[in-house]
Amino acid sequence: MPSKPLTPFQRESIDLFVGAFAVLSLPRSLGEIYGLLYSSEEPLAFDDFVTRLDLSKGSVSEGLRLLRSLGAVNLLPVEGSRKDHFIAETSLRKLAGGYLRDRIEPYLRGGESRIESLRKVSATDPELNDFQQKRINQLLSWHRFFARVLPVFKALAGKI
Amino acid sequence: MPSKPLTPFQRESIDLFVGAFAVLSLPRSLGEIYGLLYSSEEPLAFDDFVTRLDLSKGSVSEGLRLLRSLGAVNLLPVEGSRKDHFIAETSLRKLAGGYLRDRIEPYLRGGESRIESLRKVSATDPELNDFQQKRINQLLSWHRFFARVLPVFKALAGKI
DNA sequence: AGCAGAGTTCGATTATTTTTGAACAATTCG
DNA sequence: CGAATTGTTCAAAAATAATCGAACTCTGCT
Repeated sequence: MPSKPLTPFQRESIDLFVGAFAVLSLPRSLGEIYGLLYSSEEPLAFDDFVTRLDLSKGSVSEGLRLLRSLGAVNLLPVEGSRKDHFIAETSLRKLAGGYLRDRIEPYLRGGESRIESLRKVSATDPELNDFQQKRINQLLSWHRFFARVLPVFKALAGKI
Repeated sequence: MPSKPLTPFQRESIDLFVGAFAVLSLPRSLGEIYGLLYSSEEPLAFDDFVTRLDLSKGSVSEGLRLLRSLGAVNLLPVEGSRKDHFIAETSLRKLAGGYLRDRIEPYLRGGESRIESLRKVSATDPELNDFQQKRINQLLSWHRFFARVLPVFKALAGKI
């Protein structure tokens, strides 16, 4: 039984973030946790998520860990309590930055070497080299594009 | 039995796109189909995907349909054949644009009304209005941010 | 019309991801 | 120290998503 029922504002916020997280293919429980935190003025303790969202301790533990690693949730020491308390990160730069850092950039960083190995195998097939060269060059230019645009995006997000 | 085995260049390309599609949480079969097409100079027929990638007709049918709806694959009439033939779309603007249009923008378009209903429920809870107002305003500014940045991103992608 | 080839549909199967829950630390308090 | 509280871990269950494949439709050909 949830000790403290969710307010309408909280329910709506949770809905909103569940949807937003779904756009990024992130699980519902993450959206619920972040949504509740975002719509709560006070820091929340571990147990609040379990009781008010009716999630298992395991889900909350994993969920908070992932959100913390994304930089979407911050641990906040609360004096007089030995429970962990959490608040939502609300800087768009940090939110977007964390997502990009953990989900997008790792693949992008590996991109050059993947294209390099394409070039290697292409060398063993002299017949199609012209076409293959075109493809490889295009992949390189796509890679450069993303490598340039991501920092710009982050910088813009920092202005919000 | 695959009639024509994949070249090393094709295998590497498929790997690359399977990974890239995975970043966007798109299924492996889509990455395989697009990767094979991207690395093939000639247009490919439906059956080529089935035999060379060892996928079921069902998967290929669904996969090509989704890729076409994303604008990542184009149908190409080949004279003298009544089979459908396909070529890869390689304009970054169209590729990125299609993804954004189908996956991101629909949620963004619904954003204003979701924020509006947040405002509505907030009105019924006068106590926390200050905090809630701050959150709502922030959500609005995030929404404006994305609504502005996406077109810029598309425009930049058009320059590649 | 009847047949063959080409592709689609969709219920069933398989694979993957998410969530649970119970056992297990770790820490604090009496 | 021993009990209680807090949170983590991870194997198993549940939920979800992807893939398959057989039946079907559609089109063109003879």
